[in-house]
Amino acid sequence: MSLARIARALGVSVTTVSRALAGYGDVAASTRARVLAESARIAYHPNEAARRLRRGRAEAIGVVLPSGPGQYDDPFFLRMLSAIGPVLDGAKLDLLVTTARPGADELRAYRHLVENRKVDGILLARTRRHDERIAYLLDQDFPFVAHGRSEEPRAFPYVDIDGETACRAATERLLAFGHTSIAMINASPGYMFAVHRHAGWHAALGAPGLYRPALYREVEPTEENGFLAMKDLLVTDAPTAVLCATDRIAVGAMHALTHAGLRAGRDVSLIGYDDLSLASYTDPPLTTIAQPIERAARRMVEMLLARIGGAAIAGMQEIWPAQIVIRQSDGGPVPVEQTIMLQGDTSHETTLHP
Amino acid sequence: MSLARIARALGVSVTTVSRALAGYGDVAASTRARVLAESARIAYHPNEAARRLRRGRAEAIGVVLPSGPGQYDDPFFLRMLSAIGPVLDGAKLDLLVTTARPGADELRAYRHLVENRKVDGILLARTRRHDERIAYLLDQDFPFVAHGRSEEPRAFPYVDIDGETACRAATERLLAFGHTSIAMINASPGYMFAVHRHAGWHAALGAPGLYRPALYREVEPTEENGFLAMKDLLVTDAPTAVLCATDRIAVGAMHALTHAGLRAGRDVSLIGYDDLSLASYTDPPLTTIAQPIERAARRMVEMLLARIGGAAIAGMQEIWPAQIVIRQSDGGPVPVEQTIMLQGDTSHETTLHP
DNA sequence: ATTGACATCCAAATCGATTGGGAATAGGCA
DNA sequence: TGCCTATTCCCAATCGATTTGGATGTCAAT
Repeated sequence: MSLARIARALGVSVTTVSRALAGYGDVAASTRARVLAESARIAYHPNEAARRLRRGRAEAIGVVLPSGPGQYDDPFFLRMLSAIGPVLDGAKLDLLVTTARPGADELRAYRHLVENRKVDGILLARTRRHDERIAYLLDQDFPFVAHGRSEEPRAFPYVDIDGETACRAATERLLAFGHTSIAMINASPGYMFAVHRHAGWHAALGAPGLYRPALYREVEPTEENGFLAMKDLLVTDAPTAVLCATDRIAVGAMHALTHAGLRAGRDVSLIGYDDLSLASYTDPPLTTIAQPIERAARRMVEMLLARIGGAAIAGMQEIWPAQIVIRQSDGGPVPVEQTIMLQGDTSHETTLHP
Repeated sequence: MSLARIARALGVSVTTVSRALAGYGDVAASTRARVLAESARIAYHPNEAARRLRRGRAEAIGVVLPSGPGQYDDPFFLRMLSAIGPVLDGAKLDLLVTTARPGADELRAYRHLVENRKVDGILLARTRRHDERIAYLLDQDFPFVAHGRSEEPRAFPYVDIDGETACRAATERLLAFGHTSIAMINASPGYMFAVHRHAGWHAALGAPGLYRPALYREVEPTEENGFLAMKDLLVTDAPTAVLCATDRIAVGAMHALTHAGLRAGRDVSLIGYDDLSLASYTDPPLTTIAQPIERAARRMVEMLLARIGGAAIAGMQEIWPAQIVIRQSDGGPVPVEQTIMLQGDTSHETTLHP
């Protein structure tokens, strides 16, 4: 009861009020002024439900957060949500957040959003090689944009970070230091990001013929698993350098080195991935790979809005470069002179892609 | 066009279909069966917008995430969102997430949710001493539940964790080790949690007459600020123990100790707060205080649902105990024998409250 | 045959905003 | 005065679910 209330107060029809507020040229200037005044006076706000019903749109987009143990400390989704907030505000769209444990619940959460038309589009992250969510959304012809590629044969819109090139460059950096035994502790290859990071490591080692399967580990990416995998690597293969698929793995791995009386950056080189804020404050500070998550997330929203507006998928596939952030957890296989950083934030960054 | 579609297919009225699906006793069993069959056949899902319009409720609750630099790595909100997801599903409520930088934007975000009736209730965290959000929501008589208390004179519903008792106990633990110079690096006292944590530290030091203002620092709770504050403390007062208001501060402080050639737990005792997953993997592992965020968040939703349902505020104020998690970053002011932990997760926990 | 009880069913109004298709009024011009 | 065109308004339908207040029909008791 609100357009109606203004209409009654002014003795005009609801239609006129609506058109006055919507800016049609159909209303006398004096009438429009009266409507605007009254609407300001009573602090009129259109009823969202009515507008949505009429327009047949939800005026919202959805994100499904993976929940469950071990997922909390990953700031990825928080960074993504923070970045898209202002963009969505600008487009007058709401953000609907659901949670689901990967697995059983998950697809149900997506179906729920789609079937009940809760949202007009979906942002999807942490893509997998065989991603049933992507298949489902494509089947339904429902607008969505993914963060990450997939092995789904049909084309779909995504923004991805080139983890393969980043990990190849990081591995080549270790090779340049003179390392010949470079291990990798990766996340489960069910995730596409893990597939790409592995590919980069593998490609870099392949050329000089230094690849050995025994140097490779796959774990759920937590500190504890990084710790356990590193301990295991130390007793089995004693690599002189280790590429970790995430910073959390790297933190665990560094802890394992410390326990073994070794020091990262001197005895064993360590490179992480994510550039968590704590990476500057490990001991030694962690050399790692940084991703432009915020910019990617904003671009994803742009694409999604275009898709909702009916734009074609063609061309909506972008792969962006990552950056290596050099700190002190890597170096030559023999002790090298280390410059002491007085502050954690004085790291210098090197762009992998021009 | 959907109840209508079923009605047409079956040759009954929309009313009857609605009542059959809603479970009224007003429909013949055979009719109900036919309706259910048809509704299943076409995968009927009620139109949310129509239902909301009719019911006059948004069927959603809101959370405003603080965005901006330095906020990302705080898993608090992620843990909260993950925990409330299932509860909201059960209540068939959506979760609307907005972001706003604390300050100018923030109140606008809350007004937006309230004025446009985007949500039926709000969860609010990180309360402040003078919290305009709380004042506004009380003014509007809008249902909300806070995580944390405030100095707002009017009563409002909250669940809080007793940081004061936890910090007093932690400080007393340091006193029991024999420390006489116990500093605190706190967050800004604009936040209520910082006020309470300070009160606990202050109370514990007051009894033995060991409180000195020079031992106290206030910073925005990031690793960098912890690092800087610790460096400063070392040159000015050289405390033998430091209570940090957050684990991120503690990580920075530990880094400063390392840079000064000191070791936490041996030369200087360090206690954090939050029990981030990485706290087990610092060197040495961090003694810290853990909060039952998930349970608190679920309780907050319960309260909010009750408020939305019209329940009174009276009695909706709960303060829950925290737990100290003992690891290896604290100990006596002189070197003590340390047991070596082989795994980071073998910490033992002690409940502060029975 | 009348009445009452009960079981089924439905027309129409309602929520609030939007919009296509006119209708009414005023002014201009012959 | 009569006709035409612009300008300004508004009626009524629409989106889809819900709900009020009956309407209809059946059967048994009186």
